[in-house]
Amino acid sequence: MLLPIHEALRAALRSAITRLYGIDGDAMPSIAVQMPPNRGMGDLAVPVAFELARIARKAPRQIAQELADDLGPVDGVAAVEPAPNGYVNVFLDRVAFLTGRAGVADPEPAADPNGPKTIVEHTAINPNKAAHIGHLRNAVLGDTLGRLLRFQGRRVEIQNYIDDTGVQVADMVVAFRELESMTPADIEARAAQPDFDYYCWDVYAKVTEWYEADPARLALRAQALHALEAGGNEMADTAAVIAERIVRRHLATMARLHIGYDLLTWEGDILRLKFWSRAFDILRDAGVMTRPETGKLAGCWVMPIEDAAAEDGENASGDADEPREKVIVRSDGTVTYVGKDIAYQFWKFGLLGTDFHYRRFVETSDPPLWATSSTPSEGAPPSFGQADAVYNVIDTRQAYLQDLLAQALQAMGHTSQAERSVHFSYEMVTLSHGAARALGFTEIDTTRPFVEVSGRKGLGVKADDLLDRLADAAGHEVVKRNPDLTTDESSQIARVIATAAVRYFMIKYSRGKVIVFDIDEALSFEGESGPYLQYAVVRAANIFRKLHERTGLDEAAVVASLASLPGDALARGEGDDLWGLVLEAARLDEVVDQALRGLEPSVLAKYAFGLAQAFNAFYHRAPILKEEQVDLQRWRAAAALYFKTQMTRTLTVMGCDVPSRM
RNA sequence: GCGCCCGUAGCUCAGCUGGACAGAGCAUCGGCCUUCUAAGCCGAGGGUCCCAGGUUCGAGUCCUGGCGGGCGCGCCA
Repeated sequence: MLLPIHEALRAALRSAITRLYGIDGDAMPSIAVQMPPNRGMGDLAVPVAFELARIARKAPRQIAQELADDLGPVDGVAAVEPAPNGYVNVFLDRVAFLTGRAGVADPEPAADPNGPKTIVEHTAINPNKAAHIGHLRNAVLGDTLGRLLRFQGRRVEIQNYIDDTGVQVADMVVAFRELESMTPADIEARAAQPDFDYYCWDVYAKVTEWYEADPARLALRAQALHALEAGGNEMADTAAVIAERIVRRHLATMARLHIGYDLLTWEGDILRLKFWSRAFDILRDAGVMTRPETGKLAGCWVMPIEDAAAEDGENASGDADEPREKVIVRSDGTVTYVGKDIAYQFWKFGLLGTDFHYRRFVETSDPPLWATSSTPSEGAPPSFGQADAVYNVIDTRQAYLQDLLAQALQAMGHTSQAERSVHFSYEMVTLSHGAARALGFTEIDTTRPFVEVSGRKGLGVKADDLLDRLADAAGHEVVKRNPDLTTDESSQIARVIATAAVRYFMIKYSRGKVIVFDIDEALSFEGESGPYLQYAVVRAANIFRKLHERTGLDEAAVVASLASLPGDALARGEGDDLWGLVLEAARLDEVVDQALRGLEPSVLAKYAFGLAQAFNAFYHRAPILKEEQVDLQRWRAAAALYFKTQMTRTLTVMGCDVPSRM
């Protein structure tokens, strides 16, 4: 854990800079702490002398020398040396560091139950069909973001928005009645089947084609949509059955990936509890929303928007200087999606002045899963909403709409909330031509670089299918290597591996990169993959298992023996290799910090891979069991132990477990 | 038309608030299992960091202008 050392070093450097050059306050340059290219040069490096060179009118080299001489003792630091080119290089106290940390769990700080709360909303899959790989990217990114925040001790509430009254569910109601000729009782019976989400996947594709064959049929969709929004009718009841059942299927799929939620927010409750009318009053009374008397938007309630991208393409040249407006309430009095979202966003920040009712959605889960409700709460729900910061995990195509949410907050004068209303965006998952072909789709436009996933067309890789294939492949490998395992054991391990494979695949790309999904690549357990990371930890664990079997020495005994050992194995020069692994393992807190500053979970994934690589190299170079020199053996074991602890924590932040064997 | 994102090795991608040598995985080729599990390790080849200017002691990284690709811009969600 390096951040405390970084801070101590910065503080010491700042006072040295003030002493030596009289620089203070705003004139103080920010002090970056980096890592030198190799351990021989040092463990930390500070390039601040380059910047000071201008102010102090001295050569960087000389400044670095003066800083190193003047610095004084810093906790955990053994030596400070100026580099010929001007860096200040810092060497940590290796023996003290490893002795103090091997075998120590370094537990994450517990969140202050009264501290500021961060809401992360993710997943939000339309409850009308099975989840696919595009949804997986959303859920894995969102879940990992939540874990990163919790690692830093932040109080986090995970919400999953359920659009149970939208077009997609309405389409299913239409499809079941018109195409499948099913009664409400038929639908209820079918929905009880475990494969209901897969069944809906196909029916949804069918109804899309059915609409296309005769656009007049879209009137039925509009009719169903109105019935859903109104509620209290047969179609709405049917929709509720479909949505609830599909949501439970989605929860099961996500549970396979260790993804869970604190609250399911149902759009139907937002409608029934009239959240929108509250938001409407607030926006209208503040004059943020107005109603033009003339023009093409006459009779609508509109909000001015700042984004030039909103301009209608057809008249772009005509009235470019006109203020742009977004329709929030249509001239027929119905509210748009944006309006409902504004109301929801206001509620998240505790700015709506009203609240949901709540019910337990899953009785047995831990932590408990709650859902919003329109009828008075049962049990004793915790306080939801009231957030200090909100992250909405939604793909980049919604950037414009998400920007409107912050604008609405800003327009109401909620400046700090607007700043903390973050669209955590990411690019979409698409299919390679080969993957689309493998799914049986023949009409592929090969002039385009990839094929877009489409739930409407039924074109996409289902999440459960991907997990099943990965678990099959992993199970095969596990059995090959561990023939003594029972079927239960090997399939349990296979599931753990499959989860890591999917999760790692979904966060290893930076958010802004389009993922072109290729099945062979996703099924690979070699190289930069989740299983590679797990394998490294399993190897480390095996060392300790065998060490205990052969010598009776356990982890605690190794740790206890360190204090009385000579530290030569860690000495500068010959110990650089061993120390390099320890230092890399120590970076986790710094890496988490970096991942959050950049809102970029892939930073954590890359670090995890590099750490596993470092251990695997160490594993081959530095044997432990057969090392006869006791001090060397123990220090190596201590390094392996620290690696095992840190890598396990890293995997936990990524939502992955470590298998008992592989 | 306007806005956002992407452009680094054959392919897929890293490169932290500008800073020590442009790296990894896959693929190709060559080594390493009577050894703590080869889901691994070691080595080799492979790059005008899209182009052109600019800022800077220093630019893959920042600015401007292009080029190529993707996505947005609705009284849909």
